[in-house]
Amino acid sequence: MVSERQQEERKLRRKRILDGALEVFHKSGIEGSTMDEIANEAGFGKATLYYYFSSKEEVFCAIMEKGWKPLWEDLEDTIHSEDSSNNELFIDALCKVSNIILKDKNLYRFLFTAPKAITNMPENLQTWRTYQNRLYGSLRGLLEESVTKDQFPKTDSEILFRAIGGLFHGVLFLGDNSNNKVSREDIKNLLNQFLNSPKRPV
Amino acid sequence: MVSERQQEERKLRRKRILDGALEVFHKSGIEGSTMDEIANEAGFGKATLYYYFSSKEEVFCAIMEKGWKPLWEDLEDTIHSEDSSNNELFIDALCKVSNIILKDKNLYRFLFTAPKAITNMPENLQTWRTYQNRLYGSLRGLLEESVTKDQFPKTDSEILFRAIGGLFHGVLFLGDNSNNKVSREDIKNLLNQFLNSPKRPV
DNA sequence: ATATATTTCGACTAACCAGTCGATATATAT
DNA sequence: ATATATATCGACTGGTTAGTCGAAATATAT
Repeated sequence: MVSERQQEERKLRRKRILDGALEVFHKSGIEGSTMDEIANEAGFGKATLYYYFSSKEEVFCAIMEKGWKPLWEDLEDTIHSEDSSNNELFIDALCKVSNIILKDKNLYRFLFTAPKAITNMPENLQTWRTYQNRLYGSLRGLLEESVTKDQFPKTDSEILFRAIGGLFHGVLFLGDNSNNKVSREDIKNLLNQFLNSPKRPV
Repeated sequence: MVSERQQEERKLRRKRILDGALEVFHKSGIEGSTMDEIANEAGFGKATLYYYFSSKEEVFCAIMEKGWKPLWEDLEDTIHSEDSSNNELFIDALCKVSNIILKDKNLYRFLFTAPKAITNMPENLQTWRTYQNRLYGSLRGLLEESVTKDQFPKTDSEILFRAIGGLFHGVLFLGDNSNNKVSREDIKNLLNQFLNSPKRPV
């Protein structure tokens, strides 16, 4: 007995709470944030938070999932389009990820810096970890294949991968220019800055 | 009326507490750690902790200082030896930092990942921030000078700097090989992996 | 208009934990 | 041996906060 509209309003309220939580988490750190603060930021009483989420952990995990899931799902599509070389695929993937990240900088700044030792986090809430692992795994796979095929100069892919992680952090967040799109060319240029290109230009 | 020996024993106890705290911080996160846990890990009662340190924040800051101070002080020496080009200085600096880090991996893994939003931290305890800022500032200065002098290929030094930060994380910590020394050659090779060297080999 | 379902919230509770206190033990000095 | 300084700790306190409860407000259906 819940109308379409009611469903949507609920979703909107959940989103409002999540936005507030992100704001507060960012301001005070996860452990330093209280449910009262979050509720206040979102414009509700604390008890109402518990009407929409059953625990602080669930709020946290909902935020994580909101970020990691679309990242993986978009990448998955890219990977399954087989009409280009692995080299190109890798560029495409980095490009896709970059652009999603740019659309919600606050969320992803949190995602990339927050998920350290979180204690008492029940397994069943951590579905986001699946998406995270898949994303990293796929990127790494793509890269390692490319390296063995000499499409990229041979370098320890572990090192390179970390550098790329650094790129996401550094370029996309702390770079000054606002919310322009990232083109495949941009990514290529970035990679060129970091790589010798002996065999074939990237 | 405190003998040399007593002083040393005190220092040893302080160190023991700091080691315990590092262990616990690592295991449970900073906010998740209790003074009881730390005391227990170090083999003391909680009240004894407060005989040696006046607050949890002080324990945290003592750990930070223990890491950042020697890093800066060693680098300072390197910088003030004027008998080599900036290029060489930069390599020397990275090398020095790497080797200090390798000597206490646990400490530096914590240092490089922990210092996010720490709330309620009184200014007067945060002397370590001075060392941290000086270290980063000097490295950046060295790098930027080198870039303008074309000793390094011209690339956005912000990006490069972040990549180097990534290197410290990735290579020194998550790399598998144990506690060998890092030579200047190692560093050069690493940098070569990341940079075109059009003008002059690094 | 009335009954039922959904949403909101202030006040309460139970647990947790940083930091204190006073007492006790142990070492050092004379 | 006695007095003094150093070191240790268990038990307590006061403040904080995640999560609950029951009541009230509001919307929806008949």
